[in-house]
Amino acid sequence: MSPKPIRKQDVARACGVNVTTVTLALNNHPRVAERTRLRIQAEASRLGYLANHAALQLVKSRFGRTRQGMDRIGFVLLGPQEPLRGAYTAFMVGIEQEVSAHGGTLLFVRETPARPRPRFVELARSGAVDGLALVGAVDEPALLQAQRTGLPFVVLGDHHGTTPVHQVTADFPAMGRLAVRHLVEQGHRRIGFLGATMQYVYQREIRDGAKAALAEAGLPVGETWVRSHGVDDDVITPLHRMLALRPRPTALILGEPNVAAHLLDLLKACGLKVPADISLATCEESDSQPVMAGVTYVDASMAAVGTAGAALLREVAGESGGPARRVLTAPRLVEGGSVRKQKETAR
Amino acid sequence: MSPKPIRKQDVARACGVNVTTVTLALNNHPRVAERTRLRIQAEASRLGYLANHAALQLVKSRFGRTRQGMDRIGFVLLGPQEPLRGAYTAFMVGIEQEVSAHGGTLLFVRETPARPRPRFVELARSGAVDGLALVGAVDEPALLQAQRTGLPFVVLGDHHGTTPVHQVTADFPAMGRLAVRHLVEQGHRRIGFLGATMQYVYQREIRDGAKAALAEAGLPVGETWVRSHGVDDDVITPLHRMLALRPRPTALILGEPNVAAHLLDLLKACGLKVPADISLATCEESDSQPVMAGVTYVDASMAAVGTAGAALLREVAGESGGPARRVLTAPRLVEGGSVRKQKETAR
DNA sequence: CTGAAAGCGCTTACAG
DNA sequence: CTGAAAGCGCTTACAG
Repeated sequence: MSPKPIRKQDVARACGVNVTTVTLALNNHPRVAERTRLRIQAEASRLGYLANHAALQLVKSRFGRTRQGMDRIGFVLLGPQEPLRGAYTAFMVGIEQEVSAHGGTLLFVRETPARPRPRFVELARSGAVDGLALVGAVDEPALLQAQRTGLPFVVLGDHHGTTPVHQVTADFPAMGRLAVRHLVEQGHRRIGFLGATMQYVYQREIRDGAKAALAEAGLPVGETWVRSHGVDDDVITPLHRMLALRPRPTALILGEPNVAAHLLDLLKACGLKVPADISLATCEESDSQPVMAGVTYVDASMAAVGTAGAALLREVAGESGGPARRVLTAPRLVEGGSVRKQKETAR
Repeated sequence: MSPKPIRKQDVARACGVNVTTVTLALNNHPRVAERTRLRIQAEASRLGYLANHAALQLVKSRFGRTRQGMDRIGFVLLGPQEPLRGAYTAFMVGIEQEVSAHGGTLLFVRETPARPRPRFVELARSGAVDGLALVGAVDEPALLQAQRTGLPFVVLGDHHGTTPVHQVTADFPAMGRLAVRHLVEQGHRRIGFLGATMQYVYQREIRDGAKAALAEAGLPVGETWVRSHGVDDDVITPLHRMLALRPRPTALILGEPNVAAHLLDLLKACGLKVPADISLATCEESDSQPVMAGVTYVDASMAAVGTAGAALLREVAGESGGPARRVLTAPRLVEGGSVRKQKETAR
């Protein structure tokens, strides 16, 4: 059943050389003659040789860092206070892509509070990971524990700590700005912003980015034009208030991902067509939502955050004690061919 | 910065014994004297000793299976055709919980098609994992490749292969059945079922379970009472058709998770109160949706599927070549205190 | 240009 | 009841 794995020794024997030579040949070490190297590499590939990870790791503890720096990354999901937003899955998909492209692997750890010693600390101490990506309800104790592992680590998304740490997050203010600027460019002057509960940092950041851009364009940013709703409520009320304005807004920005379909229904129920009667720009996390026809959207890829996180981890692993870096991934504008040119109407 | 890890040698020195004795003491081997054992265990815990995983794994290849069987499980997400349903995250959370409770770790691998050799096969061959959990777009080639690794593996959720394999999935037909039977028990006789797109197996299974239970109760199961909608459509049309029936249905079953809030809005827009005017039972994946007041729901925990998957993996690891097992996790009924007793009305 | 040796941290035979 | 030895698969000094 279980096929016996090919060892370096097997490759060496097949080539009539020593294991040392095989090691060096596979690493393209210049000391091995070209012909020998090619022969060994061909044979290794033919036999399907794969390095035994445990052995690699073990020798690493003898000779310090070998060339493979960031081989195993621990993806640490801190919870469970935080709801399981789809963004976490997207972070993971993104980081895994980068890690596996470099021949590495992602370990997933979900941390529940009130453990004597967190799993990720154990993983770090047992030498199972080379770096950490912290996600979810990241607080100050978690940051300090991560720091104490001595391993390089980054935070993906928001955190609530005070220690300066390496962090990658989507540029949420830029999402609000981008939505506004695009609509303004299309000629819109009556632009309403609909946010959700404002309980999360990203919600406030999107809103504040939008407000800044509205102000910059000389448009109103008061409660009349920028609305949100309570945790137990729905977008219905703020929407109806917004639509009650006379003259009506020509464009709406939806500041919350995943609810555009719902909003479209509600607009339809009000007898409004998008984009004929009103333009709609929605802030989305691309990884969780397909494009909707008739809607322009501002897209933040959470997978991109993960990928950038892995890259940052690789960079900071080289340094020792540099300043904490904060990387923001830029949003992307995806025109749904929907936003009506308002040049004529505005004249 | 990086605290030097404690080795078994350190513990041995601190106790004035040999490493062999430490090993056996920590494994509660009877050959070590009780007093010695307790002293060693205390000291190991005090120093914060943690076994070096790489070394453990390396010796394992010498002596065959050591006592720790299912230490590292590879969570393989096959895609990307399949959308990233929240269920995958929940699977992972559930399996990680079981695995970490046994001192193990989960490796996450996302498999994109058209790779010369899948990552999970490489992981298996490099000895990085002891078992595999396959998730997502699991097809026949994937099953065959998994089989060829020689490692125990299970599929979480649906798959499209023909090879009989170990599988864990939520009992979706039971969800539909449970919803119907509960409503019937409450005295309802005019029960409508609203499904979504029916493009996924689980959607059809929930529907068919509901139909079977409706038929069993002597209620109609034709298109009038069991409705779904197209991929580009919405639940609005089927809902309105359902509500146009005279006399009106007294209860609705929503066969799709995560859209109950939307449905409630639509009912409100029709001037109907839940549960005063109409009862609502909705099929949910608990991990992605909070309870809504006024709604009874049938809850399938995807995390429970993950947990059951890990447990099954542990079981089948012992056997060799037994019959393929299919484990279904049962749904749970969560009464929202909402479903109106219809006994009087039905009389 | 190539090979034999040492040793990473551990566990299980094998001697006392 | 305990310790010294062998060796898992590998890499990097160290000799040829």
